[in-house]
Amino acid sequence: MPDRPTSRDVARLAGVSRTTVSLVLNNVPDVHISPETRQRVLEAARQLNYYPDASARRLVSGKTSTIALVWHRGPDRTYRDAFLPGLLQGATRAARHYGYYVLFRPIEPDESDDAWVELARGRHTDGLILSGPRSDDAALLDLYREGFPLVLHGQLPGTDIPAVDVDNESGAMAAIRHLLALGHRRIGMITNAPLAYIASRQRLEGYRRALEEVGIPFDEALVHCGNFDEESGRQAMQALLALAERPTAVFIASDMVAVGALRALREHGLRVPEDMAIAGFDDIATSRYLTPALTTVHVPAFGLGWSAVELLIRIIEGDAPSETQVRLETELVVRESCGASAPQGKV
Amino acid sequence: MPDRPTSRDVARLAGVSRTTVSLVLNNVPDVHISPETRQRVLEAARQLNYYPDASARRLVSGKTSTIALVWHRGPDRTYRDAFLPGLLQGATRAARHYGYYVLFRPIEPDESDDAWVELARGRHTDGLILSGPRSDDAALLDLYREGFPLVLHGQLPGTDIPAVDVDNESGAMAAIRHLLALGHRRIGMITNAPLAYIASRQRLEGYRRALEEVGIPFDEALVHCGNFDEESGRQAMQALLALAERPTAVFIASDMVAVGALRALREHGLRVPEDMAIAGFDDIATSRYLTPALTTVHVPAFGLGWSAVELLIRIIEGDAPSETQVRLETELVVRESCGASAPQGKV
DNA sequence: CTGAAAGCGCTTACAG
DNA sequence: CTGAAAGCGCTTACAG
Repeated sequence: MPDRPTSRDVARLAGVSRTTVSLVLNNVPDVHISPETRQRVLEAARQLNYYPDASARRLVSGKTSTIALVWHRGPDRTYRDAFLPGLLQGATRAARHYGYYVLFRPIEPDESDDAWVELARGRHTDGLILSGPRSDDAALLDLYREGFPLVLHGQLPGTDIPAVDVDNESGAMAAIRHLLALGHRRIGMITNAPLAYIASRQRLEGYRRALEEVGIPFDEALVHCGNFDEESGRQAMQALLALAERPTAVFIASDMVAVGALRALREHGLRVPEDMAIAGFDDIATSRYLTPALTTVHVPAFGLGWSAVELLIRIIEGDAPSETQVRLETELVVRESCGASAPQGKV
Repeated sequence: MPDRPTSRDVARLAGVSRTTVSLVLNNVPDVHISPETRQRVLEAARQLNYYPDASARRLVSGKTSTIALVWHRGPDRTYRDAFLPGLLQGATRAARHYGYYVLFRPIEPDESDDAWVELARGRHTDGLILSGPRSDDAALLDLYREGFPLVLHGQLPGTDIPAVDVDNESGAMAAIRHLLALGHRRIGMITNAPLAYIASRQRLEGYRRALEEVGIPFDEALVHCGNFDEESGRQAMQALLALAERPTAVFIASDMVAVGALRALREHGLRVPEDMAIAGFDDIATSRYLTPALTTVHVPAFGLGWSAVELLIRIIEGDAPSETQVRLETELVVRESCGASAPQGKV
């Protein structure tokens, strides 16, 4: 690269001081500079193709205008990847809207859980979003207590760290109500993951409450745990099929797990939805292309990304809302796997 | 945030100069510092929880240790999003390996095509990867000529800008050879996109060459253009089915387009692979879950991300290889849609 | 082996 | 309305 022009060069060419160059280029309000001078500066900058050096600006302003999106994957990698494009799009769009850049930082399995703290401590970013927080992360709590701007994607029970998540419980309830409306009374459930995960517990709670609403007692024999992947869904469904009194419908709190469950059903020669109705959760890209197309609870990935960034930036800029626990609503997407006629033929 | 410690604080606590602090913390080679001093500095830094300020470091070193991944989406958004997780993972992993951060910057439809140049001109990054370059991008050529480190994901005909892409032609040939090996002689093709796109032309060329190898003349009646999405695949397949002499197999150079083509086939009551063999290209996440599971050409998204970043960093660090045009090999994934028995029952 | 000083390229009080 | 000067927090020749 040839020598870059500096503000000094622009000042020289325009015949003004560096102060004036800075004032003009940053459009500092409440400072009157003659239109001619302003024009001369702008012209000089254009002519030299001058762009202020970001590093110098960061240093002097104390702002990086950057946020980091830390992507902490667990054993549930596949599952989460499905939301990455949408989440990132929402996050980057909001960031741009507010004038920030986005640093993307996945934490790989071979790294320590708090490998991301140096981003904060080293002032690489003004704040960060942690997707997939671990409850035993001491570094996270330290940082939060010190006042470093932080937003979680996903919840951490027992803390009041700002967090954005989906309303898992009401999402699950919507799926169960749909099944109930179609006449099912014996409804099984396969969770998305072990109950150590808060989302799993919440989805299970939604299932329980929706049944309770219509007076159906909770029967734990009808509930099996999935573990993020297909194979876990296949096994859980096999267990359900081994029951003396089979359910007529199963709510599976993860589309990926549902894929495996559908396979188990096929292996048993059962048809969906005729012999068994199936509802999923997540609405991953694949769900609409399954046979039958999967009725599922849509998770607004874009909205999660947008909301997390918006909340974070408000915190960074000292404009934090009083309520920092954001829960986004899901939406039931009716397709074929429950036997309801879809609103449109094309899904 | 409370006051951050600076190198001055560490120096004071350790009883040395800031120079020494810097030397120790950066592990500068060929400078001998007594083990005791070194120890004292390290201890002081640990005690104060000191991390050097990234902005100051960037300014003084002239390095940001950051690369940008610019994601230029076109009308082919859906198609490209499918590769984003893998590409990003490869890119971030390579970046971390070499000690760089990754800034993710999608260019949205409402932005100008060269909205990303300020990242380079303003020294926000040491170099960048442009995914989905436009051939009419003057700013890109300027930057390249000025020597700014740049790597393209995808090709730009007529330039020698370093670029990483998949070998489209050989990928297409592999699909066609597979179809030929299964006995098909009348093989149609639906392109992934209009032929203005270089990848479309290359995949078409692979189709043509593979047929030529076995002496089958090219018949343009058998070729229709897709346009990234399902609907285009549906229409193209309808056109193919309207032919007096139908093909017995169709190579569809995009899985997303293939999804639409499969629908058209279903609508016509044709079975795959019995009545028509289908091979795709891309191996998007959905392909293995289609009915029938799609035989397709796998694009190594992770490898593309890794290679692009590795090449870029070598260029940044003045260690550019002589060959800066990287073509990654694809791999044919045999599943059910061509009627070949899959290597394993589980795909 | 270690320290005092300059400087990276900006922005921002503070004078005029 | 505009300019000279200080300073952001580091690193790195350059002296000792």
